Amino acid sequence: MAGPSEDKRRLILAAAVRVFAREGYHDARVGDISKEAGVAYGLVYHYFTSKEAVLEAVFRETWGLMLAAIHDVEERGGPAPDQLRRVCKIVLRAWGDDPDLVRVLVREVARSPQIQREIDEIEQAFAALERIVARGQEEGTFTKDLAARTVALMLYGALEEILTAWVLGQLPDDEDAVAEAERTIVALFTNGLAR
Amino acid sequence: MAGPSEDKRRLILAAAVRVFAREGYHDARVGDISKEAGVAYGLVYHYFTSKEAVLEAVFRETWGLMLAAIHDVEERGGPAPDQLRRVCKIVLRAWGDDPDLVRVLVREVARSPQIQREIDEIEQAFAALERIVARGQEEGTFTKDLAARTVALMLYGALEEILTAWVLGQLPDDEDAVAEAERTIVALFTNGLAR
Amino acid sequence: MAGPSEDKRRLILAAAVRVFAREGYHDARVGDISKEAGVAYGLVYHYFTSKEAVLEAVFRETWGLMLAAIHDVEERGGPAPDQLRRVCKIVLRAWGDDPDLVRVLVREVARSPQIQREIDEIEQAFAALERIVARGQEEGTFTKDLAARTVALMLYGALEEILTAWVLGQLPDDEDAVAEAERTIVALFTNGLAR
Amino acid sequence: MAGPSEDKRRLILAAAVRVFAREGYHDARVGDISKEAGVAYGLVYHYFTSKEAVLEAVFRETWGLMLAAIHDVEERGGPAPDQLRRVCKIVLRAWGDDPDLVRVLVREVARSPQIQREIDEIEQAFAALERIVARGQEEGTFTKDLAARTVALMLYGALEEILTAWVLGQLPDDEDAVAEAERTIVALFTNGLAR
DNA sequence: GATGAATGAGATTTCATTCAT
DNA sequence: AATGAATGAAATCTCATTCAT
Repeated sequence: MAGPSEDKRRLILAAAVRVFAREGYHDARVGDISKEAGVAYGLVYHYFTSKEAVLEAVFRETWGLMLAAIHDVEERGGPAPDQLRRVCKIVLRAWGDDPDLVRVLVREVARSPQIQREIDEIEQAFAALERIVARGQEEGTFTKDLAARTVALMLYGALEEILTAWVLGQLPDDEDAVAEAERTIVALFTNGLAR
Repeated sequence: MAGPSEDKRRLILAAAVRVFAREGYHDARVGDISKEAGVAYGLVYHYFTSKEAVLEAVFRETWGLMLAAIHDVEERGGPAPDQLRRVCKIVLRAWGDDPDLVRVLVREVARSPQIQREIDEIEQAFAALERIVARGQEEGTFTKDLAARTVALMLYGALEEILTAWVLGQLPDDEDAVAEAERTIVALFTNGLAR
Repeated sequence: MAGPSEDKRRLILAAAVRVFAREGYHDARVGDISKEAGVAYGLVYHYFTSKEAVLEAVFRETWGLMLAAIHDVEERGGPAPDQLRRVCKIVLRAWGDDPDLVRVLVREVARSPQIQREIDEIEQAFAALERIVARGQEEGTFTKDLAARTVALMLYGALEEILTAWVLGQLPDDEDAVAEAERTIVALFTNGLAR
Repeated sequence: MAGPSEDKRRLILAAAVRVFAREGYHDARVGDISKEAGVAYGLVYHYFTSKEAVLEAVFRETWGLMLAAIHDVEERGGPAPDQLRRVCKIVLRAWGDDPDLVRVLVREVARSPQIQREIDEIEQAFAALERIVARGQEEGTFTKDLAARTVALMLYGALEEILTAWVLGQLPDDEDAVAEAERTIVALFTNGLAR
């Protein structure tokens, strides 16, 4: 599973994240990726069918990790506002953990035609947020006046916008600023949903 | 200003919106635009310096209208929550008015590398939202605990996400649904900011 | 019809014949064709959709001329052996007229997977030969013991082989040799079909 | 000679015939051959120096068998028309015996640039046909008016064309049709050469 | 202003061949 | 002998931009 060939695949994927982050998916040439990974041009095509498939793999494999973390939050349970906070923390901390990756996800995947957004994975993130909101409504913590799905979309949009602002350097992104953003979004949505 | 040549320019611009909406900026060929507009290939280059300049013009000229509408809201004054509602209405109603245009703005401009987001125009939208929030804080309607700029970003993100969901067909977009989205976002942010 | 653009198209086609003859279809690069024609690389793709389309056009437009000549023979009528002689003459004289073209037709088109042989045009040549044989049978000049279609195929094969031998330099191809080949094939098939 | 390794070599060669027949030499990938043979990619290169060398081996080893059969006909002697008939039979029966092989020989070898036709083996086939014709002339069965070499070429072309027609499905190829083709070509050339 | 033929740089992708194991 | 990952040269095709009319 983690044989030498699997390593090369990971090498290429990691290099692709850096290259896509630096130059953007479209401007990045496949040769840039192979060079960055220190492998031969053709090896990229040995592991992936196309440049687009590389982007897709980057997305799928990292998004999967985030989804798992979110599902973990749900499974651990606890009050809805708490779950909401923990999810926001996971999403926003991603920036500090791997800015290149966030940059790629935000710029290339978020609403790109390359990777159709409709694909299940993104829908699953919406669904998780929606479930958390719905749970709060059932608990009686959140108002039932607002549709959970609409709120979930807005929460998603708000989170993405914060990440985008960091990506584009439009907002400070030091530790404090990250903590503040987290506090703000949680307060806004928790209060916003309060009965 | 509205001579026969100006007409051709508008013809091209309107065609470009349709083509970009249909095929995406990147996949759209200049020939597609000229064909859609019913003019000669070269005429596109007579009026615009490049394909990118066409997109930029689309953005600039329509974004300007929206900014003016938002500024108008500010000038008319009134309570901050009211101003916020009117702004959300303007943004969300754009979908019904010109879906192709919204599609292009959301997909191609919002966070694309093509048109650098830093450009003043987008910043001005943030600033307007920020001013409205700040005004609410000064009025005493909104809490001062949350940074106006951060909230403004989140509001922008939430609005954009709703439009995106409509663009991608992930959310109903009939009259009622639009009204509901408007009500939801206003309630969410007004309550969320309430002292 | 013969505007300056049509000229360029012909220029490219003529250059392609020379290049294909010299290097073979497969080894020929599109750049070789454009260079030989003295036009820009992209112009080849302005007039043809692909390298294969160039070969196809070469075939179609020249084969058409030959078909016309053969049909002309048929229309002029006369005894079948005479018609047969005139057709052989047309085919074999093509070598002297445009060796490059014959080289391309023989090597690349004749039984290549590139241009499916089944295409109508080649079938029409068979059909014409078949008609001439059949006419001889009706006249009473040729035996009815042999199937006209089979004989037509053999005649075609024999002609093609002679051209191939010239192309590959396996047989002298001076005027006398051409005349001799013509005399031989006509004698062979006329006697072979004699009652 | 027939060790276990020799088996693998044959395995690859037989697979190559099927693959070349199916996809054509050019479109066939080395990986297709190894997969068809059920051996590792690299093993093809253990036994053959290149993809072309595989085609050449296919040709050489099967053509050799046919040449031997033709030489056998010559050695057994008998009247020239009889020898001619037997040779035609050998050539035409190959289709029924191994259509894939004939397909490859006809399409890829016959007049391909890959395997230069001048190579001895093909010349030897011409030479054999030529000798048979010449023998008929010496016997007094065939006219001396026609050059044996030219006639040999035509005979070769006619045979090849029949095979080609079968390969391309342009002519029925059941037992009866094969017998008819044989009869036709023999009659045509025997009569054609009659004094 | 208007036309559309002409240009050519540049990107993706393929796949025969090599080579370390 | 056998394997298959790794290499990288080479070729097609696209299309934004230019330009002569």
